[in-house]
Order: sequence, then structure tokens, then C-alpha cells
Amino acid sequence: MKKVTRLKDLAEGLNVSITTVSKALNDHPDISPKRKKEILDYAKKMNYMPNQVARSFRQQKTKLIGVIFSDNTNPFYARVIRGIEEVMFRHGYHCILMNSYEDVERETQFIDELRGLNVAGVLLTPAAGNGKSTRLLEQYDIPYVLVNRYLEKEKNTYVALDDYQAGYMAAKHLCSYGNENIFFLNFLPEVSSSKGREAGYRQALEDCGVAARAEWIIAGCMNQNDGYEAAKRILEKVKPPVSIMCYSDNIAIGAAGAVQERRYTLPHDVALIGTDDISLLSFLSPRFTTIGVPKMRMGRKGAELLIERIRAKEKADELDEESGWTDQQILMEPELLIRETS
Amino acid sequence: MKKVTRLKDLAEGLNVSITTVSKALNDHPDISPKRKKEILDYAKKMNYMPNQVARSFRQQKTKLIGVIFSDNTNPFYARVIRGIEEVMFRHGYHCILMNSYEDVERETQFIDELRGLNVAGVLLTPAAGNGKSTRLLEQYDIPYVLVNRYLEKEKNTYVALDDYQAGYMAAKHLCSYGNENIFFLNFLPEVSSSKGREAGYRQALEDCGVAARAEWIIAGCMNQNDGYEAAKRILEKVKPPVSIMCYSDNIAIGAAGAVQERRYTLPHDVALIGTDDISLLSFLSPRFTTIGVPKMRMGRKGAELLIERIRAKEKADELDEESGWTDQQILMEPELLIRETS
DNA sequence: CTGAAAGCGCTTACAG
DNA sequence: CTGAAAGCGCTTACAG
Repeated sequence: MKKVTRLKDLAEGLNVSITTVSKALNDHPDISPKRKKEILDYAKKMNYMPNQVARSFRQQKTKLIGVIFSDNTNPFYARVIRGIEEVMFRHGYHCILMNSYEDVERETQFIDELRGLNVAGVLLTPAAGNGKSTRLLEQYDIPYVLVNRYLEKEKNTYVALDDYQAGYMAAKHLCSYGNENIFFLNFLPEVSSSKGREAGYRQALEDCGVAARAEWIIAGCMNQNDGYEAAKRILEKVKPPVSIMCYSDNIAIGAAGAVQERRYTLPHDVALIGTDDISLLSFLSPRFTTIGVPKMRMGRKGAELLIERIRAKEKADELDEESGWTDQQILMEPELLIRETS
Repeated sequence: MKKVTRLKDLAEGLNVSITTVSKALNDHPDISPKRKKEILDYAKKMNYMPNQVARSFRQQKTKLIGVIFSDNTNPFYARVIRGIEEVMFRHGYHCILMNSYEDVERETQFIDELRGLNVAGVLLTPAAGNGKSTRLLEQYDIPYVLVNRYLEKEKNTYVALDDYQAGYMAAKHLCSYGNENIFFLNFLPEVSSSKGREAGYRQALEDCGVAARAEWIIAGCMNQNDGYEAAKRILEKVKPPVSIMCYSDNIAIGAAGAVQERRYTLPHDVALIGTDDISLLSFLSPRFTTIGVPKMRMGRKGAELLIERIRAKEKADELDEESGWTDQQILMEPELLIRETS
């Protein structure tokens, strides 16, 4: 049982009051420079490290941030999370990582726990596009920023992709191939990003004079295997050449597996485009054509917005008034990256 | 400024003491069942959530765990982290995610911060194999478990891969190709996993009657690009067929890129084997031959060991004696996964 | 410029 | 079985 240096120990060691030591350590103005230096030196010598739990308790606020995404293993979210961690670290915050696996129950439980932990704020992609989580956060008065998805276009603060553009670009690119069938392996249809991309896809087809067919859109693809299964079924029914647009690179990988299994070639038999620009796929042959998304920047921007929002709330709390925060909705620009699969 | 229900509010609402409410909520034995039910119901009704900061402060311990790896974006660590998060969540702990980027300074700073946060324990892969971090953890008396690397074979508690076996299996497999040159693109040579794999590699060559040459081992490969550069240089000097063993799949991907750039084919011109079994690579053609590593299990096991160790310490602290923890060293079995690149 | 004192929300040893 | 009281390590409003 080691014992840790406390403010009290420093105070006793220097024969000053705890108050004075605290002030010196916190850059409080009314303290003589000489005293201050003396105290700082001694603190360093004693390897003093303030007890953040005590401080958080006293100040009724922590430097902890809840970071809730569906799965840290997903290369897309991995990069977003890295961007968040980077910014939060720089500002003295710490990230509590939580995987929701798109499970609303789990997500709301996380939020309850985060409330207990008194976190300063939360970054999240609401699982399956549910509004329960934001309602809870609202109710608990916890600042939050949505990342990669929103619930309503004009509501809340979020940073997302311009999904309409992304879907439009991708579909337009596929149209240029002139294949009769242009499929879209979509994610959960209730989610904003799925909706946006589908809208873009439809508009692009229309602009190209192609009448979209209902069976072209296959919703509910969550991972590689779903992409594989969906593409497999497509290739059983439809003769190549065929075009396939995927909600994510993960899905596109699965689809590519089905294509290769049938001994079809990319892009000749199947013109394939993914989304996300997962780094692995730009190295390997065939290098995947995809929509580039600034994943780290999305994470960083989300983190920065959250910090702003936290500061606004802290200021408001001090003055005991309503936080003057005005929601900000930010869309990031996608980028068409034409490589080898279409 | 919402206000949160406290123990005091419950006590006042029910006209009992704070002590009684606290006991009811914490399953303390001496409390009448009737009272207890009454209090629990009321707490639920009031949506009471204990203030963990206050509780942590009082008990001088938190349910926070520091999780320090080089980069959450690395598919290998992403899976390890997922395994950790899973177990920790189930036991009521929360993970603070920190990326060290193999930077010792950054890592020691993290540990200082974690001490301030009073974390219950730390899981880490010591950056670049440094011993400074464990020394600090020791000094601060913070329970920790090393993951994927150790400092000394018989010291500390860790869960790692049987790297010797992994290196041996991979090299032995390559030997079966009979190519004259058998390269090994290694990671940082000061790290235990690099050493173990190199030893296995050397032994395998010896067992196969191949005299290892110094220039075959290229150390310091950290990422895809390093793998690419190293393989490129190899292919400039050496005529195929050639064999290349890689410390990671990430490095193997880079190497594969260099192979493809030269219009060589796998495994005909270059027999390639990676390590880690990154899921993407089992889907795409050529499907990578690799060494399978139980990444999630490694994370889970590390988390379980840490929890055990934390419990041992808590018990010891209560009794005010030394923790009876005996270090455990666990090695996980690698698995040779022969697919298409060798 | 310095310091005594209150108090953040809990748990727990102790008295009844 | 119930409750009054101390105290965890800090910060901060206040008095001097």
C-alpha cells in the first residue's frame, strides 16, 4: 500500500496552507511569484500528481468523454476513433471506448453508465438510427455530438458525410459503364447515411436516364459476409456484366469474394464500387474503386465541436443560465477514387 | 442546469437516513427487506443513478482501466481492444483508450495521467519494448498486465503469442518451397515478439538445412509502406523465386504491393506469408497465407487476468497486507493458415 | 497576498 | 435494524 502525495503533504512540508498550495498549482493570480515557484518546485520534487477524482468530485465535472460506436474493429470507425482520441488527448480529455454493435439497449445502458461517471460529453453514432439515446443525453443534460449519422437534418449537432453526394457520385460513375443492372447493397435503411446515399443513387440513375428497379436495392448489409451473400444471389439471377455499388468497402470486399468465386472478373464482368477508402484496399490488387471519406477528420471535427459545446455549457453553468449553444450541422465532402474495380 | 437525484433526496423523500438508503442500495445485510424494497422502488422511480465520482472518491478506487496500445487503427490491436472492451464491460469496468504510437514519452505521460485518474488497472503493450512504463506502474502500485509483448520471459504478468512457434511454423512452411532466399521482414528488433519470431525463423532454417544470411533479416518494418519498401529493395537485388516471411499481415500487404508492381505473381515468383490473420485478407484474392493469432482471445484473457489481479490487490489493501499476486505468463498458440500466397 | 472553513456525494465504523 | 458523524482530496467564497 504505497501512499500518494497530497496537497496536505505539500502544505505541511512547506509550512503554508493547503489553500495556498492549491492556488499555486492552479495558476491562481493572487499568489506571490516567489511562493509559487517554491511550491511548484517542491511539488515536482515530491512527484505530486493531483487526484483527479477528488478534483472532479469537487468541481462536479470530469475530463472524461464517452465514445460510443458500433464496433472499434470496423476500419471506418477505427479511424474516426483515432481522430477523436488525438484531439481529446491534446485537450486533456480521456476517451471511454464503448462498442454498441448497433444495439439500442446496449447503447442506452452505456449512456446511463456515462451519466454515473459524470462524463463531460459524449460522441456517438446512434445505434440503428434510434432517437432514444439522444433523448437520454438531453434529459441528463450531457453535451453530445453525433458522428457519421444524424436523426433529423436540421436537428442536433453532428458531423457526417454528404451522403447524398457520395451516393450520387458512385452511382453516376457506375452509370458510365452502361451495364443494364445497377445494384445498390445498402446498410440499415432507417439510418440517415443509408437514406442519403440511396437518394443520391436514385437521382444519379434518373439523371442518366436509367429507371431504377426496386429489386436493385438490397438493404440490411452490415458486414463482409452480407455483401458476399447479396452479391452471390445477384450473380445467380443476373447475367454479367452488372454493376454493384456498396454502402461500405467492407460490403464491397464480400461482394468481390462472390465475384471471384464465380470466376468473374472485376471490372469486366462486375463493375464494383465501395465507400470509405479503407487503406488496405488501395494496396492490394485489384485496387478498389471507392468513395473517399475523411474519416480521421470526421473524428477530429466531432471532437472539436464537442469540446466547444462542453465549454459553452461550463460557462453557462457558472453564470447559472441556459447554454447559448447553437447546433451545428457539418457535412464532409466525399471524393470519387477511381481505381481498378470499376 | 438539471439537478440530479442524490442519496440525500431519496432519504428526505422517504424520511429515513442517508445511511439506510445507501445500505439498501448496496445490498448491505442489516436492513429489513420491507425497507429495502421501499427504497429500491423509490430510487427507481426517481431514476436515481449513483454518482460514481463521489463513490470512487470515497472508496479511493475507480472502475476505470487504462488501455494503451500503439494504434487502435491497426487491425491486430483493434481486435485485441475489442476483446478487452467486451470483458471489461461485462465486469462493470470502463476502458480509457490511449494510442502510444510506440512513443515511450507519450506512454509514460499516459501512465502519469492514469495515476491521476486513479485507474483500477492498466493493459498495455509497452511501447518499443521499454521498461520505463512498467517501472512507473510498479512505483504507482497500479495493477497491470502486458499484452502481446513481454519484457522478460519470467517476469510480470502477460499474455502473448508463442512467437517462437509462430516464427518457426512460418519459416518452416516457406522452406518447403525450396527457394534459395528466405527473407524475414521483422518489426522492431528490441521487442519480445520480434525476438521470438526471429529465433523461430532461425531454428526452422537450421532444421531445414538452410544457412541463414544476415541480409535476409530486415528489421524495423512498422507498417504497410515499410513492407512495400523492403520488398521492393529485395526484388531489385534478388531474382525470383524468392520467399518472404513477414512479421505482420500489414507488412505482407505492402510486400504484396511491391510484388504486384513488378508484375511478379504470388506464390509462383514470391512465396509470401504474413502473421495475424487479418480478416479482410481471407476474403480477397489472393487470399493471404498467414499465421493465425487469437487476437480477441488475447484481449479477453488479458482483461480477465487484470481483473483477477485487481481483486487480489483490493483484498490485500483491505487487510492492509502485501498483495499475494503471483505473476502469470500465458502464451497463446499460433496456427498456420495455408492459403494462396505460399 | 494568505489561510480557515465549507462542502462536493458517497461509504463505513461505530453507537444505540 | 437504524442513523449520526467522520472523512476521502480537492476548490473556492470569504475574511483578514
